[in-house]
Amino acid sequence: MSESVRDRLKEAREATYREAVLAGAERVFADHGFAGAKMADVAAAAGVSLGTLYSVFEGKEHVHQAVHEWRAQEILAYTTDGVAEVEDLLDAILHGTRRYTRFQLAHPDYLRLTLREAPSWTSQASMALPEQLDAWSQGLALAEQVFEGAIDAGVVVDERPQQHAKMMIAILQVVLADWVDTGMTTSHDEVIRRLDHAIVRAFATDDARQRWLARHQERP
Amino acid sequence: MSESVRDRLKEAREATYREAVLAGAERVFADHGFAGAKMADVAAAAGVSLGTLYSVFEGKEHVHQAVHEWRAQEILAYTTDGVAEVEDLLDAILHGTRRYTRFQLAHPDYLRLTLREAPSWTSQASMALPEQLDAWSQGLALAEQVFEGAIDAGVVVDERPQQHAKMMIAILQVVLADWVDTGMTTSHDEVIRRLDHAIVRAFATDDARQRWLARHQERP
Amino acid sequence: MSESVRDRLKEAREATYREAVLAGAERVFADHGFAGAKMADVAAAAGVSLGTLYSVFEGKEHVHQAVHEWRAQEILAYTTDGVAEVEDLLDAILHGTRRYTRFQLAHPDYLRLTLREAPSWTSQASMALPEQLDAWSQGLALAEQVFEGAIDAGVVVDERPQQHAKMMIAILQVVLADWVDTGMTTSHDEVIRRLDHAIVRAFATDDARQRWLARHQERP
Amino acid sequence: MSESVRDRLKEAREATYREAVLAGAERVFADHGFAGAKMADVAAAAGVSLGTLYSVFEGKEHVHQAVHEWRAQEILAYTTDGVAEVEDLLDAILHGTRRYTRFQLAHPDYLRLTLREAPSWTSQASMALPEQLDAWSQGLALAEQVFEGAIDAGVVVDERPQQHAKMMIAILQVVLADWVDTGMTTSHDEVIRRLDHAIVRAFATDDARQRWLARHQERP
DNA sequence: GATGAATGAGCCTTCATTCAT
DNA sequence: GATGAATGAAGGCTCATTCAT
Repeated sequence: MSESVRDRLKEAREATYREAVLAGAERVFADHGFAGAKMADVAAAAGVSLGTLYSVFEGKEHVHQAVHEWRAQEILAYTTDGVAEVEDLLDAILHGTRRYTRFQLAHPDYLRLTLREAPSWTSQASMALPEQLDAWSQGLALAEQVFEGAIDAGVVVDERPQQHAKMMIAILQVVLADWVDTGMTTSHDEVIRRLDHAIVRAFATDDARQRWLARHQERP
Repeated sequence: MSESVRDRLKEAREATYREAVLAGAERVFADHGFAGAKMADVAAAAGVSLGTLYSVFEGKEHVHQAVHEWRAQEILAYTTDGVAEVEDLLDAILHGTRRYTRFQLAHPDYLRLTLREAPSWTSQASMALPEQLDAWSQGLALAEQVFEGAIDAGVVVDERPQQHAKMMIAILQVVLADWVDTGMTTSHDEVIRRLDHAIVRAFATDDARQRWLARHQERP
Repeated sequence: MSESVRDRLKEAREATYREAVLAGAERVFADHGFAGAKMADVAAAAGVSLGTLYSVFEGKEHVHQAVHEWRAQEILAYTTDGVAEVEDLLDAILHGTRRYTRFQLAHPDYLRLTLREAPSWTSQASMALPEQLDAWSQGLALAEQVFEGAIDAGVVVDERPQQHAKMMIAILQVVLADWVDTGMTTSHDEVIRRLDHAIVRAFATDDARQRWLARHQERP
Repeated sequence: MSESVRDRLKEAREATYREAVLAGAERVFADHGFAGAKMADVAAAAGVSLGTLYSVFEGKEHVHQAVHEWRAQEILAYTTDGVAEVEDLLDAILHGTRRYTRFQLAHPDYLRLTLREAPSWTSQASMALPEQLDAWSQGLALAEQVFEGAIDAGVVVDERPQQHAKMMIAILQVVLADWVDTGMTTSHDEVIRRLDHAIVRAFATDDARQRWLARHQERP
């Protein structure tokens, strides 16, 4: 067997383990929080042994970090997908928040994890391993750029883009937390409707809001 | 020494220790989180020995609970103080959020603790010791009532009061987290200004916002 | 490796550890008493780590209880073995006390533990975990029954069987404690001889004693 | 005030404290055992402060030792009082065991302590502080002497006096433990009657027992 | 390479003892 | 001298991490 084939196999094996561990860890961290989660539980949830778990990740904190990296990459890609084709910048913001929300609604474990650890991830202080790629910060930066453009275009009220971005995160969390607290039974469309209104109220200028309401002709 | 004098002394001593421990614990919990905080560190931060710490509180969880009870009582009282005299219900909401924010700005350790543990306190599931007086729930309930009245009065948009209350918490957290993340250097008045606008945008009806802007004549 | 083989191995390992821990704990408890024994010492005496110790027993009290359950089962079985074949009821009592004594002489750690904790086991108040099988109580009850029959048969003096049983325990302890105090050097046969005489003197009616002495033709 | 008067006062004060502490400690040790007893409880039971307690005794073990010394002295004196006037040596033994028993019946805390710690005091191994005067050993030695004489006089069966002495202790414990276990309600006289019979059965030669029974004409 | 049994550092809590008042 | 508040060493137990099989 050639050297490169052996390497390819190893990579494939490691990738498979990584996926399994990340999914298991996501659920365990969501259930018990970081401190309450035991590595043995993570391994069991992933269906691998402790030895395998430690062969793929250096330690508990690395697993935790990796879960967030993984989902953050995914949700960033999902959220930004197709946003370039949206002309109106308010619609672009809504496009993103809708897709972000749909992703979360489809991944309840990650949603519970996000809600549980929200402050650790919205606040900058606790970015534990800054040398790693930080998809979350990328997403925030992107949102800031969009808000900047939207402010220039006059569709979003003039406030510091960074605060707008954080407020957007907060709104997303509130809407999603409410969905979790009320038993995860409310329909996805209704959640999206509430979200849209909250976003428009929070950021849109009067003009933009009027136009948006007219465009959507909801609650005449 | 008479019995009552001795008792008085004891009470005074215990109260002093309680205060010291609560303040120390607040900082340690803010720094390391509940799980990461060591009782020895709490004792050291409070300037007392472990034995003294345990003579005042039964255990780690009791200290944690007591910190929250203590500050929640204080902040609830501070937040609601004088709200009865405010006629306009939008102004009443702003009165409350302003006072809440000023309290947090004046107590950075509690602020960091609040931000770190926010989800545990905004979400319903984690109310650990329900038999104790729960000032936080009181505050939320109060906010819901105010929102209900404000919706009836037409100054706040028609949305479920519970979600409004959660949104309000989220906005407060965002504004305060931003202050912490930017080095705690922004002036309190500027923070309050941002807060006011965010609150008005998030909740006020068009009419109410116009009137509020006119009243304050900001950014003509 | 098949599931059942793995389970078998696990059981075997656990059983091995249980034995090692019980033997180690027996010695440590005999040396220092329950309160003075440290779990670290028990683990060391058993030749296992603390973690392994706790993987086999839930806690200190469980280890203690298990030591007593283990030996009490053994000694009860050993003591009562073959007693059914003895016709004369006085001989049956002697059969039991002899076998009990031989067991203790063969297990000096358990003997020292028994002597140290005697009152906890002879007195009724301290039966800590009544839901568990209590071999000691079984043994006492059995002894009472035998005494009852022996009284009816006229070979044991008429006194409350319960007190007879307790007296029997006391005599066993005295003889064994004397053996320990004199350096554990007296021959087992001599200890048995002393025991026989003490038992006969304490319980046998005159007639029964004469017959027993004649039967054994000791000290003409 | 003269030096000697001051000293006398000090001695008187210390003696008073000693008594109080010993009585309190006796009860606390009887209730919770040595390991379970807290020095704070001992001080409280004695009605003195911890400081005073430690001014009179060096530590927990010293208090424990002192309780036993104290009662052992008392019970030795009480037990041996008047024994010289008894002519018959079997009666002398009964005189001693009766007085010992009456003392114990009159001091239930000491009785419970004795029963709880019996093995520690009947066995030689655990004499913790051998440099102190050991009244218990004195009593045992005295009993051995009496048994020796009684064997020579032919009223007690020929067995090693040391074992006789230990058996006597065991019998006393059994009779007293039975009294405690049955609620401390049996009359003192009935306890003494049982004791007499047990002692006579355990030690007296046939002749001596016949004469004793005739002398007392019990159970015709 | 995979496993999970084994390890032991670390933390919460108690209570014997001390010492400032 | 008397007090009891204050101390901190010590021990039961957990769980992240390692390594023999």
